[in-house]
Amino acid sequence: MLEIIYNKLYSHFGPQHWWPVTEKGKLNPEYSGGPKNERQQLEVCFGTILAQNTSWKNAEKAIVELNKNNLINIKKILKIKNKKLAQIIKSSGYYNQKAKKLKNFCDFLSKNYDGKISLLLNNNAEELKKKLISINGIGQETADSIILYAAKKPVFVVDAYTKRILNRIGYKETEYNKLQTLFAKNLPNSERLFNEYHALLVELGKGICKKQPLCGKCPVSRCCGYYEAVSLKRD
DNA sequence: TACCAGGTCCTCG
DNA sequence: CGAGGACATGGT
Repeated sequence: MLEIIYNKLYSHFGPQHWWPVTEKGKLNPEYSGGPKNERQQLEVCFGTILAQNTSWKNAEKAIVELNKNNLINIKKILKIKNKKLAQIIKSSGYYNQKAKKLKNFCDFLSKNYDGKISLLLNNNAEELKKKLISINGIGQETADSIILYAAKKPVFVVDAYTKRILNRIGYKETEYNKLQTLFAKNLPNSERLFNEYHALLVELGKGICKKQPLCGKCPVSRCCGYYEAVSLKRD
């Protein structure tokens, strides 16, 4: 079932190109096959924090500002004043909190991995998650996003869209781990697949399976309990 | 104008 | 545990 849904979503929306990173000499993140060096890995991690409960557009603006100030850099983040950092990432919302979160993350890397993010990301997925969760400001979703999109290890990222979509389709479960297990048990353990699938669910949730769903436009309405219920009611 | 966006932490029962 | 509030900008 989950594979069928994936195929329908992919046919409908096409590849989503996550996660965009900034190439050398540029300011804007673009898709280029994911992070390829330490600076880009760090940028993805910053991006996951900046995008918390915020549109990617707003997070992206903050990344451009960080790039302008050469701040995708652990030592420089630790050196800059909170207030100044907060102003630089202002567009991402919750900027005071997020400034602290970026610092917490960099502080952790500096103290435990000699400031080398690749050493952190080299941990196996399970260890990596424990360590990431221990950092204040990084919760389950952000941790899994880092594991999937920065470390490129196969874990399924569950977000608000995933919950809403799965609940409507008929899987009445809201607990993060239960939902994650559902995907893990019913799909091949593939980083590429999990990358694309999560991105597709975001696209579906953002444009169609909204709070007020547009079932008429939905590519997976034929698999959906919610849509069935609505149809029965109408007929 | 109000609502929502690629959440997390803290506090309180 | 789980609910509820705080955090905050920018787009529709």
